Amino acid sequence: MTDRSVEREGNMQEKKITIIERATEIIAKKGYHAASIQEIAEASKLSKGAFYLYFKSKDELMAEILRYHFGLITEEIEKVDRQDINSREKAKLRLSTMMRELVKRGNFIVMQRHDIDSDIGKEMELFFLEEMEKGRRKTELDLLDVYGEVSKPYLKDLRILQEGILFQIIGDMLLHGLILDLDKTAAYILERMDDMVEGLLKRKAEPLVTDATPVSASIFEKEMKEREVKQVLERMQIVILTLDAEIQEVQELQGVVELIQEELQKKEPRKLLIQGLSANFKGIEEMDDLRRELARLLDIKVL
Amino acid sequence: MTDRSVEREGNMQEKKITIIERATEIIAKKGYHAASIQEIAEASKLSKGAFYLYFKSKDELMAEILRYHFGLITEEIEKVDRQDINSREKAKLRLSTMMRELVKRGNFIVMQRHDIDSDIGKEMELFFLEEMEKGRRKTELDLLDVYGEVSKPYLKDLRILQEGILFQIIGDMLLHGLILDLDKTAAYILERMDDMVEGLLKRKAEPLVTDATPVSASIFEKEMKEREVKQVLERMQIVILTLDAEIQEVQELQGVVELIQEELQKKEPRKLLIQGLSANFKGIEEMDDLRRELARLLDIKVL
Amino acid sequence: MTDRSVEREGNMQEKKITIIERATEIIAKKGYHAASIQEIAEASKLSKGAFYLYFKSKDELMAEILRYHFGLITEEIEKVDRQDINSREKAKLRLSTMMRELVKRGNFIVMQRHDIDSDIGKEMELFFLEEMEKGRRKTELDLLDVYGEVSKPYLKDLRILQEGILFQIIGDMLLHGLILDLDKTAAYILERMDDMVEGLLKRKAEPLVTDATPVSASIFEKEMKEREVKQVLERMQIVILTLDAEIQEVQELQGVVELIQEELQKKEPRKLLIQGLSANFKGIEEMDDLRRELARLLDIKVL
Amino acid sequence: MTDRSVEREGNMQEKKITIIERATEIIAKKGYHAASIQEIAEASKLSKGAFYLYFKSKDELMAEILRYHFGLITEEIEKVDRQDINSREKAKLRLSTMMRELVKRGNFIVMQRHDIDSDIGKEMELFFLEEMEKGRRKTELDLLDVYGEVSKPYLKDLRILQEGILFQIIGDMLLHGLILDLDKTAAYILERMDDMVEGLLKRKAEPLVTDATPVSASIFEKEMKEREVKQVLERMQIVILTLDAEIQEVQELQGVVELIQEELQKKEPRKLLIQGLSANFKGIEEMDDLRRELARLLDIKVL
DNA sequence: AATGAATGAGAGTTCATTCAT
DNA sequence: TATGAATGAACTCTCATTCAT
Repeated sequence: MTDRSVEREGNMQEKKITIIERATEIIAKKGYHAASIQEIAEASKLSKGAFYLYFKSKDELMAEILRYHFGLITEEIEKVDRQDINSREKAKLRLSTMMRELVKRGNFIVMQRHDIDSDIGKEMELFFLEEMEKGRRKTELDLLDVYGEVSKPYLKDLRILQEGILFQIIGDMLLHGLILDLDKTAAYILERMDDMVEGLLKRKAEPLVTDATPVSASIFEKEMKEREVKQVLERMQIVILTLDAEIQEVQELQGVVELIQEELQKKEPRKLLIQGLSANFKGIEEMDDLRRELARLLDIKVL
Repeated sequence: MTDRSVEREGNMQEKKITIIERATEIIAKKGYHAASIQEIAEASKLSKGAFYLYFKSKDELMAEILRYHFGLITEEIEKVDRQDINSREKAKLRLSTMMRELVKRGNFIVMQRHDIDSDIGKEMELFFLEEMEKGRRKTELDLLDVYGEVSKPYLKDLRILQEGILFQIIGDMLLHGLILDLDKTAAYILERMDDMVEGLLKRKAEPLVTDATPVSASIFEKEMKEREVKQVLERMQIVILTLDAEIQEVQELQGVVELIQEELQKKEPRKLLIQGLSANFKGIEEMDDLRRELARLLDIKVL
Repeated sequence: MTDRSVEREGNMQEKKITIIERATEIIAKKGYHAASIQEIAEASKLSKGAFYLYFKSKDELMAEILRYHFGLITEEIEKVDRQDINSREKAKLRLSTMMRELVKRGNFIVMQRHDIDSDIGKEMELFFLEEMEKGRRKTELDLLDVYGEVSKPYLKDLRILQEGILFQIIGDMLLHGLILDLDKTAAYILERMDDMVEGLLKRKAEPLVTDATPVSASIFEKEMKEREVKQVLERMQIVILTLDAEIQEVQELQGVVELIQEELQKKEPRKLLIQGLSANFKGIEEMDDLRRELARLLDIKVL
Repeated sequence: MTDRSVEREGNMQEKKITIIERATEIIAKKGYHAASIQEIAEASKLSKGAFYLYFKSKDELMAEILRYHFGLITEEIEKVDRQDINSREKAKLRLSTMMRELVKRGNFIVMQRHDIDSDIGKEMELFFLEEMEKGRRKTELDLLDVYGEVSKPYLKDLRILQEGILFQIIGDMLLHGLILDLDKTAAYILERMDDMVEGLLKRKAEPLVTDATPVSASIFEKEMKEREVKQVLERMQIVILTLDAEIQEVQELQGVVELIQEELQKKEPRKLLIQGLSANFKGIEEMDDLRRELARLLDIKVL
């Protein structure tokens, strides 16, 4: 890449970020649908046509908005994680950082309260769900770090309690303009967590949520399955690469996986189509297990 | 009202409720914009044209959906309040009722996560904000009831803590299909509140939020002003009725107030228009104060 | 269907025909792309929005335009065929009718000289090709009728000669406004055909085109294959109906056929997808032959 | 012109031809509209911007494409004409050359079946019509050369017959991939022409088309007028050059003519504008006749 | 009370063309 | 000579809303 093109690339990125930020504001204010490309472009001092030089569709913009903010927030949290301080200090810092970032990105948060889910397509929905899940898992580990082994049975409870309190405070800051000292607030939250941990242990309370807590089949399974399916398909891609086959066949098989992924993105994936597509793996021993696994997950036949 | 019209009225209401419920489902599934009147009408076994006999616009439907669900939930909570049991039991019952109602109205809750556009109009936004504020105030009183005078400095804190925990749990139930015994969960939440109250008192902790906590002017003032303006206009309507004037003039003046209200509903009310409209009250002594008050609030001249 | 709805149905059809006719004119004048829905709607005294009540897309309009004119022309020709006159008279009548219809539908003919092919989608392209082929076969039979068994080796030649002359004359009429007496012209064409038949026979000329004439693989096979594939799929649908299977399975299998058809409509059908889809027929003996046939035609594997 | 500029000129031409050829392919495949400048530029290994260095618009490209292929075909035919062989051999050679060239330029031919919008501008339409007319006249002369004076009354008929047969065969080759020996085919066509000439003479048949055949006024006159107007304007330019006037005035008058020509290119030339423009010639005696002639042809007033 | 045809504003998107570099 | 970012007009299509019946 020449200097010129690096520079251009840089400009490109800058402009994209401008658009993302303006769009975040507007979408926060009016919702995804009501925010027109026209308005977003104008706010970015661009013509409607130019918008499409940077994003190939409104949906892609939305996806990049999500990735952008998630990315920056994650980055800040990771900075905290890398600091060399004791776990309690770290927990406090994480809480205040989280608040600072989310309040700073208030528009982004409000935006999410609008209509992301329905329209953005399965891909982003999954990305979103995964980031949330990742966040939850990390929070539990962090809590374990602070409260030690004894807290283990209560980890899920504690996560719910902490997230609830944290998000409610952030919500109040954003919606009612409450102004709080973030460090004090972080300390306050941690103290309340202490209170509750102490209470739970003292009472030998029964945990509210454990791994054994039942979960409504319909929702849970759907979520799990989607995730598992995704993993199976990814494993398929890896296995295909390790096959002792001609390059052309490898490409074809990868194509099949991609077609399946594509179909699964759709609102109502057609089972028969996937059933058929996966038949393309027939005769490849290495794929047999994965194929059967996929069939089980999607409730399709192994042809 | 004749029997016929009562009956019709009844049918009317029934149909409206049918529409509201179908609409809630559809909007929950696809979001406000993606849910077309066509589809809502069809799901309610109605023609598109007939829909408009019941609701005068899509936004009005949305408003009525909000009112409908809020109303039913409030009703259930009031039933609890009327029960003759001790305040702790009542608090527990309120929590479980709240969870039951919100989970039952899952569609409604999910719906709100979609794009209830700001388009929905100032009126609804205000209704919404007021209901929330009312809810918060009531929660604080309930907490005072349970934890007594000593908890008074912490009432705002406790409300935030309880609401955070409550909504997080409801969210987990709705989004991830978590299944919990509501009575046990209510007791669990109350116990955690106990833990925190105990902790706060023991530590003589400084409250996080009090009446003195600063609030970002922009948001708070906007909200306050809107409420005040509304009140001024309502007082104007009352004053007009007490005027010793001809019926025609009274109607005209009422009309002016209504026009002002109408204009204020809009996204960007035109100051000059309101400035002019309010000049119609010139020469009516009884209105002078109100007129000046309105001018101050809206930052317009008194012509 | 009630009287009312019949009537409405009638209106519907009338309006559709109005649109088709206005659209034909406009497209003839400016080409498919340059003819905007706006303009077509206005010419039909309709709003842009109303257009979409009658046709669900511009492409569908185009398809219906083709069907409409082809249908009417075919009808006229069939009327001639049903007349009880000798074959020479019939041939003459057919020629004059053809000229009359094509000149009358000049706009339609000119329209076709614009951009039908590329955009209208494979379905219409196939419809078009088939109608043309049908026309050619019929013309050969008609010629056989007129010139008897001796003309058999020359039938393809004669068809080319006659169609060439016929279309050239029609073209001259349309493009240069040439005005001819259609009956005389038909007689003239027939006389020239007589001249050439006589010449061919007298010289014992070698036919120019026979069934044995080589055809560029790429084009011919493509055409043939498409037609054959279509037939195979249609036969599949019939076989499925005769299967001794549960209704649900039948519907599923029909769904598979439809998915294949859908994919084949696309500009670049993905072989792997079809290969997979057809694997859904595995285990159904009655389908085996058809499945293998399909695989052969599309050069895919039988999984 | 310096060497450098000659060289550049050469490069220029080379690039233009590259573009023309790539464009012909693409337009043949997708149609005029669907073929974007972007794609054409890329296929020619050029940036979108650079494309406009070679052609000042998409329409101009289209025009040059037409001229390019017409030119090459004409050139080939002229080579045949220059050969020293008898007229029958020459006729045969012309037919086979025509077929060879048109089939070779299949893309070009197919391209024309797409939407060469009327947008392409009057200029090209006229060029096109004139080339066709020139072709027709030449064909008639060639036929006279082969069949002698006796064929004179039938020349127009024979041209129509020959062109019809020729184009039909070419069409079949292009559309259905028919593969024919071009020399044999040329001989075959000529034999059929012989058959028909013999038939016509023997029967003393009345010619189908003669100079006296009526032509629909609307089309014919329009064509004629356009040609006449063009000639009048050209004569004006010449007259202006012969005027005994100052250079500045000459340039101005030429400018007026150019403006009129420009306006006439448009789809709907504004009469009033031309009427006004031509008033600029007032007071110049030498132009009076031409001016009145122009006014008559365009049905405007002589101011 | 009910219908559904009709409207028209406005959405996302594409693309020929221009222009600063 | 060459680039590609930028423009803006035009396109197809959707949908809340109205209105004659």
